Amino acid sequence: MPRFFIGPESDDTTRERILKAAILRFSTHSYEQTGFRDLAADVGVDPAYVHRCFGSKQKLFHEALKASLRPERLFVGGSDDLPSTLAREVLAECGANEIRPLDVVIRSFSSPEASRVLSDVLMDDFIAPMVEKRGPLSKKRAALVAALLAGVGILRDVIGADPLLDGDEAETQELIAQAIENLIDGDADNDLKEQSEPASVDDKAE
Amino acid sequence: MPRFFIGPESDDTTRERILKAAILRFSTHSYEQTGFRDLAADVGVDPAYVHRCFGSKQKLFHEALKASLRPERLFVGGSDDLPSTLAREVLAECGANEIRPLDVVIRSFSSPEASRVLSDVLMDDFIAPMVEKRGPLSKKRAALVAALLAGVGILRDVIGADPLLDGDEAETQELIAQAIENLIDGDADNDLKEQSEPASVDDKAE
DNA sequence: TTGCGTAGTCAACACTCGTTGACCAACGGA
DNA sequence: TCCGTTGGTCAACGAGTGTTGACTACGCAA
Repeated sequence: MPRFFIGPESDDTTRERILKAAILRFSTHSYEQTGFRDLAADVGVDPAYVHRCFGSKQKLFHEALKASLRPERLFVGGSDDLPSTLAREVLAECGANEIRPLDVVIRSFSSPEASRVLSDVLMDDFIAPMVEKRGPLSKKRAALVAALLAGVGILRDVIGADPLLDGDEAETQELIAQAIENLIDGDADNDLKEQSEPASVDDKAE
Repeated sequence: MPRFFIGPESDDTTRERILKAAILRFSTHSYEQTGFRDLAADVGVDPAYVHRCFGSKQKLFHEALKASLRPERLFVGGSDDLPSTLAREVLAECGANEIRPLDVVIRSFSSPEASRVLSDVLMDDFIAPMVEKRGPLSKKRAALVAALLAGVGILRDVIGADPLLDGDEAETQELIAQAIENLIDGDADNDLKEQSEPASVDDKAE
């Protein structure tokens, strides 16, 4: 059961085939590492054509990034299992032609050209949907959840930090899920550790 | 009170002045963005010389990164205030010629050349010292704390995510501190939410 | 005075990259 | 038949990169 379809073996238009190839490359390599020439070789066209199709590298990245984040797959269903769903997704194995929701994001944080795109898309297509679907939740808390997920993804898949790669995966997943739950529902008032009220809805960041 | 001294106005050797300039540049720009020519202009020498001083760009980055992480400033003192210390550090403002412990780290996650260095240094000079100084703590939990800190730093300073930039900073800090505390002391066994025992020391990642 | 190591400069090599303008082939409508 | 549009190729430009080898200037020791 592929988590996210990306099949190059379809009869799409050439532009769509390039876009899918771009998503796959951007989920494995950084913005700067990914060149028009590599992309063109993947699809079997001229490098100049992939440029003409999308106008500029930045626009191509924008489209690929937007298509790679699929919030409707993450923020559905009951709201209580959101932490474990997110924790599962960020640790999930995935085969060829599959990508996870944050794979493209975590590869291209550097490069100001890419991060200008990332800033907008991450806010509109990840944090905002999470706030919308998950009921009372400030954008700040959602951003912190995104930060944790991105950080784990980076340390694990980009850097290759051993403690997150081997060992008890179920334990890792549970730790992450609990931290997310804490970020969502935890009390933010200093020195008050009891959680009597159901999370204060203080959206100062809107 | 400067958090981390980096003063170019000293009478150091030229090599040391280059290294300090590199630390400053790497804390603001990514590995790929930072060129020998920029660095040379900062110090006022020839680009070829900064190369000869360090052998290669990767080696220069290695030295700069290692000098920028200063674990002895973070993991000292009583162990109970570690979460709030870390949360404060990652959100701290800092003026010119000052850097925060993870500033260099969060700028250069991309670029395989840099991440190969990052992997080792982050493990040896951040996660390992944290485990050592903080008593019973698995490397996995320490890595998750590092992931959260890095993620917050990236979303806030690299991407420029608004919800983490404006709004109540004290609340943000408290949320992060609680999440860290949860990652350090939280119970990892599934479906057991009470925290009676003082954190199981299960170092399967060593 | 000679010689040598150190500090530093200069010009250039060998790439790689995004981007562009000219060109070509096929097709559908007038 | 002509013609404009679409899909696509080709060669090249211009800028940027890390890196290298040859060279110069200085200070110190024999």
